[in-house]
Amino acid sequence: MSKNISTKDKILKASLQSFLTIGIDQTSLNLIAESIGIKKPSIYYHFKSKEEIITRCVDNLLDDLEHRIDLSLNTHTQPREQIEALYECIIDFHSGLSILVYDNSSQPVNLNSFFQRCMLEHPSIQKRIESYYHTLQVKLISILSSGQKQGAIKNSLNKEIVSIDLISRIEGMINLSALYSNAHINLQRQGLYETVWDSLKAEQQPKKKRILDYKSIDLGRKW
Amino acid sequence: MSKNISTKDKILKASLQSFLTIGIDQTSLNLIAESIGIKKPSIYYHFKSKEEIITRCVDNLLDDLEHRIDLSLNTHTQPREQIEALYECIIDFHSGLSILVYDNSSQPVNLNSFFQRCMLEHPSIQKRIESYYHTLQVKLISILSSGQKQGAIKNSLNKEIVSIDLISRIEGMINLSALYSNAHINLQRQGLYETVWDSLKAEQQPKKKRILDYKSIDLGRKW
DNA sequence: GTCTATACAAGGATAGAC
DNA sequence: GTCTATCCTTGTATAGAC
Repeated sequence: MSKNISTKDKILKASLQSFLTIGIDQTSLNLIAESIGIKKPSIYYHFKSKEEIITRCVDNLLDDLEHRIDLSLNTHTQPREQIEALYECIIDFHSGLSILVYDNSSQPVNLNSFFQRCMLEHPSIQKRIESYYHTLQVKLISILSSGQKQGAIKNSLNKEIVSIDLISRIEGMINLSALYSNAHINLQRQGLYETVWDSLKAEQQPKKKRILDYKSIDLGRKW
Repeated sequence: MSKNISTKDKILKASLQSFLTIGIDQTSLNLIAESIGIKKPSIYYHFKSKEEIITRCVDNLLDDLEHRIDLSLNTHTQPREQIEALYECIIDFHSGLSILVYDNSSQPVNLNSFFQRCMLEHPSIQKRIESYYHTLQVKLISILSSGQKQGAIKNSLNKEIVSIDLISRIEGMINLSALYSNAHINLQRQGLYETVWDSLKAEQQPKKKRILDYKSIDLGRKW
């Protein structure tokens, strides 16, 4: 059942794999076609242009990620848990992409460069990406707000600014791990989660360690 | 004097401008040539290939940035000052590139995507980028070490991990500002510097505000 | 739905005149 | 040092047969 995927989906999968590894511009339709055992013109039966493939890849990617984040946030109620769950969700998503693309999780995947390139393609893609970050920011602001009401999070912080900071911290980690061999998400995230929470928590909170029991991953892996 | 720049330098400048705005692959040698008023084959008198131009751009960029960081770090002795100076240096560098490329500083520039793309080009470029991050990490570890000796910085922290975190925080900020319109370096950095120092400082340190008197920048600017 | 054949444009790169 | 002319390759995309 799951083996019998449509040609259209095969094209999308192969495209995404190639886009994320060698980049959009180095990915020719010929390459995509060859990798799934068809000829180039067949692609045009399923998609009207390369741009349409790119658009569909971005949409699928972000729809999926947003959906997973929703599911994950709904299973937690405490602000610290929710923020860690959000981070884990984003990391897991990249880890999954890494496996999709390289068949193992030790090679890092960098979505930012892909998005950056996509934005040149068409204004609608730019809007979709902007909308993803906006959704993320809104979720974070809501977590921060309810955390403040519960007395778990500092009242003094600027939620607009802090929410952006929270996004940029996890993305910074992921990006750097794609550029610099000494940067490993898996080694960094424990410290990340602790310093993030230290900077958010209300002063009188008792210190707790490791709210989330996140999967332990062997250290050879980048994620 | 400064107006009479060589054709070789003109090519490099125009190339960098185009690489950083529309990307390496969208930048044809024809485009570069036209933008400085020469014909495409003339480029080949100065460079043997497009790849050589890319390599020179990356080298010049990173040599310049590393040099500025050295100069800036030498004018400070306190760990907090040094870390903020390093951050300011990186931000100023991007701001300068933004002006070079767009003639104003409100458009963000993202070096990471450029580097990411460059790394596909040639292993030597990858090594140069890796070397930049390594240099940065070594500098940060040295700052952290001397801060610990002075008693200004927590002894408990893992310098390898924290130095990576410090790099990824500033890069995360810069990257996000290129992808998401609500993210503005200029609005974020004050909070960044404070939470960074809060997470590093030894417990008994007296609280000081704003060690560095960084230039105030009007808020319409992205940097 | 997939193929062969082909149109058409654009890119990197070289030869050789001036 | 810069040009015109040209080569060769590769890319996106379409027409039309099977």
